[in-house]
Amino acid sequence: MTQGDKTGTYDHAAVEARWQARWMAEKTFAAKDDRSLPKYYVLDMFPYPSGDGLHVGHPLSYTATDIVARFKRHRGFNVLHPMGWDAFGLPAEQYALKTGVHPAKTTAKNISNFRRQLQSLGFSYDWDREVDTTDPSYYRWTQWIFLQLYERGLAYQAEIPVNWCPEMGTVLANEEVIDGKSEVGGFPVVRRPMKQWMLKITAYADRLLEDLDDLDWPEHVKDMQRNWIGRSTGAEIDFPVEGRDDVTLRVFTTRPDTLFGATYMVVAPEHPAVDSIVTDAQREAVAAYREQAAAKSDLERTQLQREKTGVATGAHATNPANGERLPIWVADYVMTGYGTGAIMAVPGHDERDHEFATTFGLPIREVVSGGDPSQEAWTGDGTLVNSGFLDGLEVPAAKQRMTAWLEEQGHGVAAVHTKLRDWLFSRQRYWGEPFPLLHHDDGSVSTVPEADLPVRLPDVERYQPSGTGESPLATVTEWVETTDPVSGEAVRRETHTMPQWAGSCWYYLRYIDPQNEERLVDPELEKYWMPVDLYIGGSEHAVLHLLYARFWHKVLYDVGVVSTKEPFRQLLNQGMILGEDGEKMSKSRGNVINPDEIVERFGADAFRLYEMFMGPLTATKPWQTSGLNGTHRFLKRVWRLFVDQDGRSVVDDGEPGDEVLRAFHVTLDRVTEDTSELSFNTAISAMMEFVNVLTRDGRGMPRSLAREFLVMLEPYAPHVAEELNAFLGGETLLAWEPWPQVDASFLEEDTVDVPVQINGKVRTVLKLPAGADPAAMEQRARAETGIAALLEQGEVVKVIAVPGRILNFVVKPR
RNA sequence: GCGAGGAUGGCGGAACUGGUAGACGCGCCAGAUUUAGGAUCUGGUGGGGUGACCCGUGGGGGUUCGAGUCCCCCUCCUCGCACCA
Repeated sequence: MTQGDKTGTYDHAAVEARWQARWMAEKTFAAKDDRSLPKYYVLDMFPYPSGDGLHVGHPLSYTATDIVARFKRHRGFNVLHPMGWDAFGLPAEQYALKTGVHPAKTTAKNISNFRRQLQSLGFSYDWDREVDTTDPSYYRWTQWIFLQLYERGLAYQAEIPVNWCPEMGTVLANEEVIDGKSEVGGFPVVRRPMKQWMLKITAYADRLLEDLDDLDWPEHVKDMQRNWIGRSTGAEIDFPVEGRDDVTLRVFTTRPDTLFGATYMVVAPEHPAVDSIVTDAQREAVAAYREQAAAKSDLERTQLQREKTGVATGAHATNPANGERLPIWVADYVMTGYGTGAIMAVPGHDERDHEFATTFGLPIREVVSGGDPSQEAWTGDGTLVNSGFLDGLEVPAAKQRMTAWLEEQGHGVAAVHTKLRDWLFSRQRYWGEPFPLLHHDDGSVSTVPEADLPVRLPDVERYQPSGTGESPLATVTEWVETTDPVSGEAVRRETHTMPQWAGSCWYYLRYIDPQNEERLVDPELEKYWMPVDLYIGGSEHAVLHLLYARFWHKVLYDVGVVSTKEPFRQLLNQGMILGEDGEKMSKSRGNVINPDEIVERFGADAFRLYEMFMGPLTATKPWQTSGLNGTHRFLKRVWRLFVDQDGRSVVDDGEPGDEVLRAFHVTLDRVTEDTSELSFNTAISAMMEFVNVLTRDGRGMPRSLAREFLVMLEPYAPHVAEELNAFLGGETLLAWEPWPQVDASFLEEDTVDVPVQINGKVRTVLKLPAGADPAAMEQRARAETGIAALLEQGEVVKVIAVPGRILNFVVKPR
């Protein structure tokens, strides 16, 4: 409301444009260099700049972090609040395949649209720190990190069966395959062996697991990561195969204590020993079964087919504990990828084995008391029976005892296995980071020297995958064929590219020092800013992104680049916003809300307030455009407390009354606490109540409270707050104003409302002095005619009086 | 099947360590004002009786003077994992 406005109407478009321009021009939200200040690093999961632009889910978490960033500035913190682009990825490449437009062009266009949209919402990012994972000055360091991994032996090539998607002409990570189909596009995926780059994340499994304990993360996210890592302790046990001195069957079990209960063995259909141990009589049946299993898709094997199938090999193994003969079966309920691909079956104490034994009439033996194994497997604890030297021990002791015995006798070892597999790190795509690797004629691989980074992505004519599994890069001869700067030999570049996860694994570090050309990040700056204090993003990243980023962070910790073991101190997942119909928003359903339209109609401040007011940040909740009326109305009411319809000030110069002062300090107290606890919906409702009090009061905003009120409002509705502050004559921005102090003397009420109950039912409410003791309370209540009459009807057997809270008469009828 | 989280008015949601259930907002109803503005203001709005009475936080038990909150059993919903030995 700088001078010249004709009316006092709240014109959100003009107000918001004005302050956004000023923040940009003055670099208001640049993080400061002053390292004597306490720091706060608040991070959003940076978006993939898709062609669709922002959806309303983005501003949900971005507004939350923005409120925190602004709040922390008021609280005296040096705040780092950056934004960037996770811009490598399939959609741009797929668009290029269709149209021939270079992904870099599409990406640049999408980024500027995203940037415009984010800026229109007034987020207080430090735009000088913007990063873009597809920028060579950024992916230079992604490549550099890969070199560190490579040099530490954490990157290796392997010929392994991979998820080959014929439709897309590429290989997918396990995580990108859902029910046998590609996560993007839903195309069928088959298994096929191929030479791939792998990262040895399994070497960090224990640290990734242990360090979870100290993180301020939602328990369910930690649990998901624990599950994903899937660490099991137990033993590997060798079973000699009867009549075959050259073959032993090694199994992994978490229940070595039940070894005496093993009644048969099972190997996976793909197990390498099958061919050599199968008897002639069974050879044909086993071959048929294996063929059948191979033909089944993952979907059939895991989902559709629950009933157990299998076939005997005819071979037998010997139980090392008691010398019993155990038939060896082939069955697809044992998987080749976990443990050793072979198990000892203990149907008495394992549900799957029990089901299998029942189906095929195999013996079931009880070795742990507590259940009835003839009916169902007993998997609980108990005392060992029928188990020789283990008899009488409890399960945990028996596990130890058996493992020790196996080791003494040379029949086995204690062992730990994880579900976590090494990370398939190469993609046969164009739009990704090239590997800084050179292939020599002799088959050896060397690295591109650090000084020669980045290895730039060359321009190509065609983006089509070759269909053979090679990347489109393989066709760019003048790029592929190069000279090794070290040996001078003619070499070929690696043509695979890195997965999209690569760039997002470390971007939070680059924000700290985005222009540094000498280092990934300056060590002093890293020490100051890390760890990230608050990280908010979608729960779809609860496992993969967060696990990969933690892995790289730990490697960088070992390399000495970072000073913290963990990157993200506090994590939060925002909930999903559903469409107005209560269904997930999707183009096909036509229930998608476009943020641009909302901003145009109601303004960014009303939009921000609405998204925060919908409910708890972490809850899933449906969108309701009519709800914007509420927050928009609230802002108009705030406006009216300062400005009348003709643009004249209605700010009240008189002393505010006690009631207004009390209301203000109660509000400030609640907003301070709720904002600290990220309970934004209740903070907003507190401010609404206060504004309602003043509106009813009808005298305008008291001048003595005006600026403090605006500081309190600023994190939530920054444009309106700054505008009204300027209207008051404020020359300096609110952005760095200190947070107002709560005057606690106003929080204490002289009188309190105390409900009076008879047998737990409220009969009246008394206004009592705040300090009234139980006797005084009772006396006052008995003086009430209504109460006295009710008490007459029976005998008072007990009086519960909690000062300031409740008074309850327990009355026994006569 | 396993793990985690939920269930409160027509709707989104409040409710601190058990202490007046339904704050705040949407929507709706009535009125005022101005009138063509996606306005504003005031009052009302859980259900039933329609006077100060009863019933109400998914269902059933329990603990307690008192339960949305604590305990036990059950139903349903959401998310994740899914034959991991």
